[in-house]
Amino acid sequence: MTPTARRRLAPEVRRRQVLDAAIAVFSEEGLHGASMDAIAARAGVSKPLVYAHGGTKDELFAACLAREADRLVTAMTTAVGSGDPTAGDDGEGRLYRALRAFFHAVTTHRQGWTVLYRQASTGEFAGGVDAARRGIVRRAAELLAPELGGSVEAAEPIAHTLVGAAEGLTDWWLGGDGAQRSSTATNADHPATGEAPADVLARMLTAIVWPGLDALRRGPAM
Amino acid sequence: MTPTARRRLAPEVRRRQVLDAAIAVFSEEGLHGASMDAIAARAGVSKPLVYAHGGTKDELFAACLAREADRLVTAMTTAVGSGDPTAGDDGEGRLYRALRAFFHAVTTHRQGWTVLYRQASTGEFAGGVDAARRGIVRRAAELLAPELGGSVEAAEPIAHTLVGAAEGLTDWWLGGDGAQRSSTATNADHPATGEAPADVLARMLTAIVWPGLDALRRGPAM
DNA sequence: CATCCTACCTACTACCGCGTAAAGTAGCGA
DNA sequence: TCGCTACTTTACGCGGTAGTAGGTAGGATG
Repeated sequence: MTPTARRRLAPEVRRRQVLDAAIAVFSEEGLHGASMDAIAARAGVSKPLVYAHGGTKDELFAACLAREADRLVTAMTTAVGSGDPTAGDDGEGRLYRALRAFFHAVTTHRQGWTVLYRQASTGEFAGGVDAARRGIVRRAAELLAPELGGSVEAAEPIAHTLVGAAEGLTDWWLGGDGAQRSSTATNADHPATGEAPADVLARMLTAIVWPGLDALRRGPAM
Repeated sequence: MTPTARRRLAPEVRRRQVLDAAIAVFSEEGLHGASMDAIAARAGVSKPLVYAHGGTKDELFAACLAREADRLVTAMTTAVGSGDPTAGDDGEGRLYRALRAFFHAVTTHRQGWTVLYRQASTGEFAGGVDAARRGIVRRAAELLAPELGGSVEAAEPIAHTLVGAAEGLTDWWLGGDGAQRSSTATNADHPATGEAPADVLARMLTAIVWPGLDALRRGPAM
């Protein structure tokens, strides 16, 4: 279909195409399940081109990882940094905005999300996935630390917990784990509340964790 | 080491050996990274024997999955079911006991945990991993539903969130994602409080989420 | 219109790991 | 002591995939 091939494009454009295709295939098939042929086919391009622009399979995966992780971290950072009139500027408001940015990024770029988090983090690429994840958690800890009135190290377990909770809620929203579901219609079509999913999810998670975090902030002793 | 081979064992015992070895290797190398030869070597047994007792690689992995998932669910169910004198029997107490059981199971059988959760959940085996995970979340939802005074379906997103939070906290405790860490000693040796890790972790997570859950219970309207 | 650069493709090789077959060896009950 | 069978060693077929060698053609430039 669409014999886009044999059309000479600027390297920069092609590279972006290849990266997009790689993210798509990696998110569907996993790191090992995805073949370079499949990525090439998805990009409408031959395999050597994939190697020319993406390098080795591992390098290509690392590039995907880096791009998506950067997208997420950037989105959250700017969301927290900029005051938002629709939400207060206290701790709860900041938490809400950060979570909303997270859920927005994830629900609109679910392929990237899948690549980042639902891949084999064991084996050769543990370092890569782990590094990306660690960056996000680190960011969360930095945002949380002043809120809790402690050091960044002290905030780390809470940051891990929060990120994990957000992952879990995201999994629920995206429906299972992205695979086919057979049982009752558990999800996929959530009641349309006429509200953006990111707002709904962020409100849910804020409601669950904020009271506890607030209590921790007031009485950090134990 | 320990040339256990050439020792005729009851099929049932051998099967257990093979399963143990498979879980160990799968947890270290991942589903694709683990080779049947490696599993055979780990079990101190020849390859054909692995096939005799464990079947195909996929079947073997499914068996590992089932065993570990069952172990977790059983531990949590019994922990919640039996009243515990050291903790109240109200909602908070039940939550605490369930979490403690979860963390206890996970910290004492971290290989099984790794197999269950930190593997490629995409691709051909999404169904298997997803099913195991879903069972656990389902259990959590069933335990939460009466607490929140709603249906099991209504409790599902919260169950997902809780399970995700527990996963995140576990990742922090186990240090990174199980891979080698190079930077500063972020973890691995947490301050020994003279308390079981499961208790510490369960108390942390309870403190974070219980206030919010309690509030949801009192005012489930939005 | 001729030329050259290079983006791009077809076709191939090398390799790895699953799964099995064949033939022999040794534990253990009768 | 006999024999059953759990087990081992060795070897191989086969499917699939990472990565490459060398040929082809688009398109900017003179």
